[in-house]
Amino acid sequence: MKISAKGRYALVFMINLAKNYENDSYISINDIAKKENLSYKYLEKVVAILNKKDYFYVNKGKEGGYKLKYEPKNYIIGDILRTSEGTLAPIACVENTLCDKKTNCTAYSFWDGLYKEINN
Amino acid sequence: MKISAKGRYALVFMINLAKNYENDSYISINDIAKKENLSYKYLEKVVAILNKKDYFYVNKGKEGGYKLKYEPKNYIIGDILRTSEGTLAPIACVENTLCDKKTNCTAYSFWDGLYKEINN
DNA sequence: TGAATTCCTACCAAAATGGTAGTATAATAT
DNA sequence: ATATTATACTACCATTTTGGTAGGAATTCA
Repeated sequence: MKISAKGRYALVFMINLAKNYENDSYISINDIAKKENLSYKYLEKVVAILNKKDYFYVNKGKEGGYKLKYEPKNYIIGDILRTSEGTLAPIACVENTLCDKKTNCTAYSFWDGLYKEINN
Repeated sequence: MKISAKGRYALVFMINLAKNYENDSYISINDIAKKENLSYKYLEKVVAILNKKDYFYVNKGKEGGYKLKYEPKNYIIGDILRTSEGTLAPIACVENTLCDKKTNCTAYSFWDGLYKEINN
């Protein structure tokens, strides 16, 4: 029940983009990795996951890198974590409909409440 | 960021003890495993972890098993999860004092807030 | 054209997860 | 007493996840 390095990398990366939002420039993975003392190669991987979403502009080559697409306030931390970590649902039954014991499952109401709490 | 089977086993087990609180009897791991369709051996392991805490009375032998020690309302779900899963802290810096970047860490305030939320 | 950068694939060691198996020990119903 | 039922404990194990590393291809710009 921890947020893993993956989620941490994702959030730190996004925060760096957010900080750079006012400047009209691109930041490279390398810059952020060095500044935040993260593994460049692993950050590269995490960014690849984030890149499936409509989060930022990308530019290859010199002076290239990443730039936030929208105003920082439009980004939801839970969404970034969900994207990088896979899901925030504590257990399967909350997110999908596979578990048909929902109505009489003693634990369900708790999981469901926690899930909502985390999402908020 | 999921609660693993370990935490789920722990909570389901405790809920079963709670349900049996009024009856002055012991329930065995086997009974609960069968009823809830859990792996007996794995549940045994999880209960061993819970048993380090002052949660229940234990009785070996025939008619033995586990019985809640206090009224159900005295048990805190977060505590049960913490015991079984290890920690609920999203990342290390919130729980211990190892990270000295706290004050100027951009992510810290978020982690800290989420941590408090989960604990509540 | 050369340097910087993303993109993509493959590989890998270590840890965690979710079990299983077997045996020793204790308590109780009969 | 003893057979039965239960916990307690130790060891093992396959699979998945985690947290990386390595290397090269493609792209862009100064």
